[in-house]
Amino acid sequence: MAERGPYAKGVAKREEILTVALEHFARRGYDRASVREIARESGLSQAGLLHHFSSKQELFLEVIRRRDDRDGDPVNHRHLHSVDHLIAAVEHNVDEPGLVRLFVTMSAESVDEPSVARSFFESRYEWLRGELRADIRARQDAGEVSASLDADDLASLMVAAADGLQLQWLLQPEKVDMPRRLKTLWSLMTQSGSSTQSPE
Amino acid sequence: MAERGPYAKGVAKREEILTVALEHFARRGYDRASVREIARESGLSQAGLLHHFSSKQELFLEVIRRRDDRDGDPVNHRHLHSVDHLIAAVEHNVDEPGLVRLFVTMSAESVDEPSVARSFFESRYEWLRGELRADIRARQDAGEVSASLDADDLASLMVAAADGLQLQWLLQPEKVDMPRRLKTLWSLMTQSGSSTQSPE
DNA sequence: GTCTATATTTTGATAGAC
DNA sequence: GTCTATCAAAATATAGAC
Repeated sequence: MAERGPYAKGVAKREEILTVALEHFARRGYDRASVREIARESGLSQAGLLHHFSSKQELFLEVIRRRDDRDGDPVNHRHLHSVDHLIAAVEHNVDEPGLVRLFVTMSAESVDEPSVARSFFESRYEWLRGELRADIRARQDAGEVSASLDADDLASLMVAAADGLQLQWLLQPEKVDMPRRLKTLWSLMTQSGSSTQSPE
Repeated sequence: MAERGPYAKGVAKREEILTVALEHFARRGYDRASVREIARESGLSQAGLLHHFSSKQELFLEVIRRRDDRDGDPVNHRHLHSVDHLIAAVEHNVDEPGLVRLFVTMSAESVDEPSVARSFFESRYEWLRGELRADIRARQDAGEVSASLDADDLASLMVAAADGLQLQWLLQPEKVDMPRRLKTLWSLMTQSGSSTQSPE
């Protein structure tokens, strides 16, 4: 499966471009990001870059697909997502402001129009809500979460809170403890509201 | 205070421009929005528009300040905000997808760099969290909300959920009932978790 | 696979007439 | 207050040499 022969170089360059582009899109957002600039930082001319990715949008889509895979199983497409995974992801995100910025910016921009990016985020959110809903339903069956609550609502709220916290955190990192607050939310869903968040 | 004389026309045109610009920024986002296009839709040339607002950024800031005022007291600067206001605002937003899109897009874009827009959103979020925190603390004193919970966390979570739900709603309006879900969240905070959302 | 060169479009902003 | 005309600076994308 390892690259060999004439393709090795191309693949390596592709990877390098994607890494640079990720950082660049994260820092500037889609519109303000420039293919020229990404090419320059990758040690290529603009035309050289567009040999690997024929358009700016194609490059962008490759970037976000790649980041998404990293969060799930590195091998295949991501499977299995749960409340625990979501919380773990948010904890991890504290160390990667660039990636968080990328997703906040890109998901927001995607609503502007029907586009490949919009389809990507639509299906991503639907998938994520579905995974969480299934996890929450299982926990309802286990008596961990009140069965009187709508699993759809809870799943959607967990995702929404994670997203909204990211935005607040990006604006004022020192004032917003994302993981702590998301855990607080989850504790509201699991406990009967009487006890507090577990110490630490 | 009513406009009179030579200024009346200018003020009216200013208002018209702001209305058009609001819709335009909401639809396209800041970067993709074009002053030329806004001018055309306002029945002006680009230079004509820039007589009223000397730059694109000035126009943009005027637009978001204006929308923000509309949500609070129409007269003066907004004062008093509470959980009830937040929920009411979200209920109202269901009828104004353009405005929601504007804020989602603009707040996300604002994190890209230090800018006037970023300062605006930073202080806006800080203000909003502060208002909600005060309201929640009052409710804790009244025994409505458990005193063992951190009012800061709850306030931040309410804002985060509202923002995150907006994004999900913009992507799939038919699948995301924003107000219902935000109310569900609030019920988790107020009740002991034992009872369900009020039947309605 | 990578380059230089260029076509094409679009943008924000300004100058100056009316 | 609004216009026409224009500038200067980007951007994406393509053509064709090497």
